[in-house]
This record gives sequence, C-alpha cells and structure tokens, in this order.
Amino acid sequence: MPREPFLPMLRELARCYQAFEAYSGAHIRGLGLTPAQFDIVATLGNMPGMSFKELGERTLITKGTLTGVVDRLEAQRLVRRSASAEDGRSMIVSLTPAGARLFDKAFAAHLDHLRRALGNLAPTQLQRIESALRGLREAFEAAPGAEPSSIRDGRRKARRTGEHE
Amino acid sequence: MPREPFLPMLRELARCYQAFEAYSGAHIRGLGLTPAQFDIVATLGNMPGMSFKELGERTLITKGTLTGVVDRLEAQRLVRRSASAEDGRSMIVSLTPAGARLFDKAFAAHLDHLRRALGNLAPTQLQRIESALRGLREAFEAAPGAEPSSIRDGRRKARRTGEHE
DNA sequence: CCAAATTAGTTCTAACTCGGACTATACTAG
DNA sequence: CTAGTATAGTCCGAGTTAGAACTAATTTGG
Repeated sequence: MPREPFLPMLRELARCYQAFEAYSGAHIRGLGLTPAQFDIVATLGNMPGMSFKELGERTLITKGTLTGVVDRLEAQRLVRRSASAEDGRSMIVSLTPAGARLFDKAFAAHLDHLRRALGNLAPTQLQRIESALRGLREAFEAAPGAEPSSIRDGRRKARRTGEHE
Repeated sequence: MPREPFLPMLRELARCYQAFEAYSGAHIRGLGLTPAQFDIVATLGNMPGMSFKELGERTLITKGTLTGVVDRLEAQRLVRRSASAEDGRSMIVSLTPAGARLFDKAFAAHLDHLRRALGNLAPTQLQRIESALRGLREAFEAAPGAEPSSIRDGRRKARRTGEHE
C-alpha cells in the first residue's frame, strides 16, 4: 500500500475538479456552448478585446487549442478577429454584439447556477479552500522540473544539434 | 466586478488542477504513456484485473473513452481483455507481464517525481487541503442539478421511487 | 417462463487537448 | 543594415473527452 500521504489528497483534487467540471459543464452545454467556448466568452465579456496570447493566459487554453475554439465561435458569429494595430503578428479577438448579448444572458445564468452549489459556503471557508489550493499550486510550480508556466510555449533554446532536453 | 466570493476560489481550483496536470503529465509522457494510459496501468498494478466498469469508476474515465484507451494499451501489449466468467456482458482488463513490468518501473518513478513537488508539505497541511477539497466536492455533488455520479451513464428514468443511491 | 427494463461495453461524432512544426512579423546585436 | 533570434498565431497528428445511439446479455415483474 502506498505510504505516500499525498496520494489521497491528489485523488481528491481530481475528484473535486471533475465534480466541478461536471456540474458547471452540464449547465454550460445547456446554454449551447462548450466549456471552453464559455470560458472565452466570459473572459471577453465587458472587455474591448484582447490578443490570443492574453486570452490564452487568462483562460489557461493553449494557443493551438485557442485557434480552433475561436474558429468555432467566429463561425457562430459570437466573436470576431481583427488585426492588431501595434503588432503585425497579433490578432485581436472581441465579442460581436450577438456575443455580448449571449455573455449578458449566459454569464448571469451561470453565476446563478454556481450559487446554487456554492451559495451556502461561508466566505471564510471559501478563503480556506482558496488558500489551500494556492499552496498546492505553488508547490507544483516551484518544483524542479516544473516550467514557470510563462515558458509553456517557449523554445527551450534552439539547440537542435544536441538533443537532450 | 464580481461580487461572487467563490469566483476567485474556482479560478484557483482550475489553476491548481492544471498545474498538477502539467507537472504530472510532462513526466508521464516522458515515460512513454499518456496520462489516461498511466492512470489505467497504475490502477491495474498489483491487481488481478477488473471490469471496464470498475476501472472507469476508479479512474474517473467514462466508458466511451475507456474503450479507446484500453484499445491503445492493448495494441502496445500492456494490457489484455478477457471475458468475465460471471457476466457475459463484462470484459476483464488486466496487465500483461510487460504491463506489470512497466507498472513497477513507472509507478515508482512517478511517485518520486511527485515527492519532489509535494515532499515538503506537512501531513497536517495535506490533510487540510484534502478536507477543503472534499467539502467543495460535496457541495457540487449535493447541489440540485448535480447527478449522483453513479447515474453518469444511466437512463434517467428508472423512477426508482426512492432516489437514494 | 416471458416481456420489459437495466446494464456492460462498443461505436460514432464533435470538440478539446498537448506538443511540435511552420509562417510571418518583430526585436536585437554586431 | 542585417543576421540571428524570439514571438504570435496557425496547422497538424495522436489522443482524450462527453454524450448519445447501439448491441448483447442479464435481471426483474407479472
């Protein structure tokens, strides 16, 4: 049997996250969006628009995935792409009027849904959970072998000749 | 700005889970497995074999996904399917000798990897995190509109008069 | 015993996911 | 200025994901 005291905790982390995803995702699908699409719409709501890079950082969706998710939202006329004035490589994603209307409706509805599950948790308990999670996350990020998360993309050097990573 | 005190906590939950997945997943891929495949191998390790149903419950992988993951592990000769003696609908999945060897090597290596991140957390803190997560998960599972999680698959009729599961 | 309902696993589809390769643009050092 | 390098976004391949329809086997109620 595992002597590792952290294994039950990690198991609970996975269960908890999946319980959240299941609860949240079922509602979101009922609104006609996927969780990833909702994440984008929610992030863009009441904002002037932002680059793929910023959108990816806020939503934790990697850029390769983001292209496809934005494609599908664009096909539904909920967001639009436009070229950045400052950076010729950059695209700005923003909500269309239809996207903004959907945001107003869907975001409020989803908050209500979340409140039905979490409304009874005391603010102090929410704080307690949040700080527990922050401590855990920092342990992963600080560990040797963890990438600083800003390097999520980066080429680790360009050293193609020597190939030890 | 959001008046909802739980939003920052949910954000931290997502970040924390992703930090874990990134840290754990990068190592697992280095072992030649995907996270889902590792999950199966780890669950089957030192066990006589189990049905898809049991495997799915333990790993939180839904049955539709499980078929494909087991297919790929079987193609690598790491697991094998066999018919259940007791139930003609049921398949038993078990590790092959090669799968058991991989388990011995990969599971220990992965525990080491996790220890590098979590080894410094005190048992009391691990307990604290685990109980915070359990409370949160229970809030989602108890919420109206959440499925009892054993109904994940089920026909939603079945009006079993008593809904206790 | 038989019909109806349940359950185990497979199949299918649409979408998401990561990682890596690729293109075009921007930055930086010499 | 001009390499060389870094960055933004796209594209691609393999795999995972949920969900629903489907087949086959079991259980249950009459």
